Amino acid sequence: MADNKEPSPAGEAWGLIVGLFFSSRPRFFQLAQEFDLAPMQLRALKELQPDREVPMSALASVLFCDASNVTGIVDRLEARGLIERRPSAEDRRVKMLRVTPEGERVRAQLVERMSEPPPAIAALSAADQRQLRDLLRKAQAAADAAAEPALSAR
Amino acid sequence: MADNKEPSPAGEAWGLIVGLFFSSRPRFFQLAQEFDLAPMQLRALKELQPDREVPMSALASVLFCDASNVTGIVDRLEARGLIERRPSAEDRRVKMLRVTPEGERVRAQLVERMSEPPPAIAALSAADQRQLRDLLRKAQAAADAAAEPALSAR
DNA sequence: TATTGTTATACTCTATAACTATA
DNA sequence: TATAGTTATAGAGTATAACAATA
Repeated sequence: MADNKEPSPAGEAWGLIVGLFFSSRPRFFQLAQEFDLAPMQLRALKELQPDREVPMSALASVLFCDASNVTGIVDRLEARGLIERRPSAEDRRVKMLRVTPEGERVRAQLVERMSEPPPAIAALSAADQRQLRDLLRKAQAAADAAAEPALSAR
Repeated sequence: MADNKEPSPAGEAWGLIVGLFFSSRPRFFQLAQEFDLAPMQLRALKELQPDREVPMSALASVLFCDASNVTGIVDRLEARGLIERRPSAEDRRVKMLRVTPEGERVRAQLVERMSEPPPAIAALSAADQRQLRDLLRKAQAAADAAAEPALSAR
């Protein structure tokens, strides 16, 4: 299953993360089925904070996909009554997205279920779990620090 | 962007892993585009060891998807001349998959590129990278240990 | 002119169900 | 009867390009 190469620690760690993610795919698909929502609809609903409105473009940004794509995803969530489009007050080209009360209810369950760690992580000792979390926090902080100057520079 | 909840270390670690994975999505799609292969084709080619033949069902298993799905993915890879189907000697229902020399060439580049860690991990110190790798190895070992008895028990 | 979101188009991924050929 | 793979079908995700409304 593994290649006969000697990867760097970072490379191996990344490989393990990818493997961890993919092995949890069936669980994710099953979750989507339970909620009767397609995978990307699940993720979109998770990203939308119940207490604030965001433009479609912001959703496209956090989902890392094209705006034309978001139109369809939002269409389906809106047809289900979980979110709604509202015209923006400042810019009439923009449409703001808002989670409906029903959507808020579904989303709460969803977020709860999606945050359950997979068996591999759950099996670690409490000390190892904290250490893993701390390292990942550090990694994210490093990535954020590297990304922000580029944004504020333009 | 974050919910106002206090997740467990394991839950937070899992959330960070998912975030890490999704933020590397554009990189992955760009890679697929460079190789002119669709995402799942990329993953399938990566999973197929150049030096051994595996049945279609084994590929379906590692990709965590349905056999009917694999038919299409294999069709497209075979049309590109990267892999080929061969009849199994033992069971004539089974078709074995084999990477072609051209596929082997492409796959080597692919594996090289896919194992490059994302910026967040690359930014960690060497010591932190090793620690992260060790924790993830431990997690995987724990998951494997938990999974195997269940298989041998039935 | 530039930007936001939509529509049209085309391709891939996804599963279910029905099918063929083997076992 | 059961299994490996295919085909048919239908829905969803994906990007590109052309478009309308607005800035």
